[in-house]
Amino acid sequence: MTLYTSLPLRPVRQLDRAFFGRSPRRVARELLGKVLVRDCGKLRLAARIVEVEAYLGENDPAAHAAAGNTARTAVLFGPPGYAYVYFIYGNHYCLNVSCEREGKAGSVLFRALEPLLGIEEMARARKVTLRSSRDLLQLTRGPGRLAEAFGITRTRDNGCDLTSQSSGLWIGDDGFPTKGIQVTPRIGISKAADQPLRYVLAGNAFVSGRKNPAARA
DNA sequence: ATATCGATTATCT
DNA sequence: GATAATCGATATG
Repeated sequence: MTLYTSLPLRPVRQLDRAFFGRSPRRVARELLGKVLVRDCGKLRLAARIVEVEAYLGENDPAAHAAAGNTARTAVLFGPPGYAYVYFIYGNHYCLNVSCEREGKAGSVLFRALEPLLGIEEMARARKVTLRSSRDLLQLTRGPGRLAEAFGITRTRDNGCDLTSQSSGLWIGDDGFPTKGIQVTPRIGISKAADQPLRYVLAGNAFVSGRKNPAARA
């Protein structure tokens, strides 16, 4: 099994606000292959974005923004490029980036990453012992797992500017050539579950969910 | 004040 | 494949 399909990591240039100031579908598709970076002192965590979902805003029944602009969802209604972090199932944090523009909600949920830098630190944060290369899959596959690997919490990261390196959490482009993109329905939702708004790098081992969703019985 | 419900994961069988 | 764990946000009384 080849896990490191996207090494080596080349110099990373941060994405600007205009990148996020577009529709969630557009941003989701183009975020594939980009890099999520956490800078903490001289320590850097980095991982390639391999799976995301688009949430369309107030008119999307599956989106948190459907509840309107509340204390919880305020970031979604703010300017684009900011982190929306929510707590779910009593255990997990999930990371989104806001899209569209001020006053118009919309976001992209990060569902899976491929670890690039700081792998030891991610393993420690996840309480995973790295025995074989297969264990790398436990680090950042799934929205709750990737948040834990990056130490993302609501108090620490909700509302932080993902276009600014000085925020310590940001998104960049290292020139990785994105090959195939696969679009499927979103995972884990009950409303609007049929819409194809989940975007994955085809064939990437770090994508979450069942290996063969068609094999149902 | 209390009840309900998740954009999930780990841990069983 | 099935389910328990776990708690903040939200709705309702």
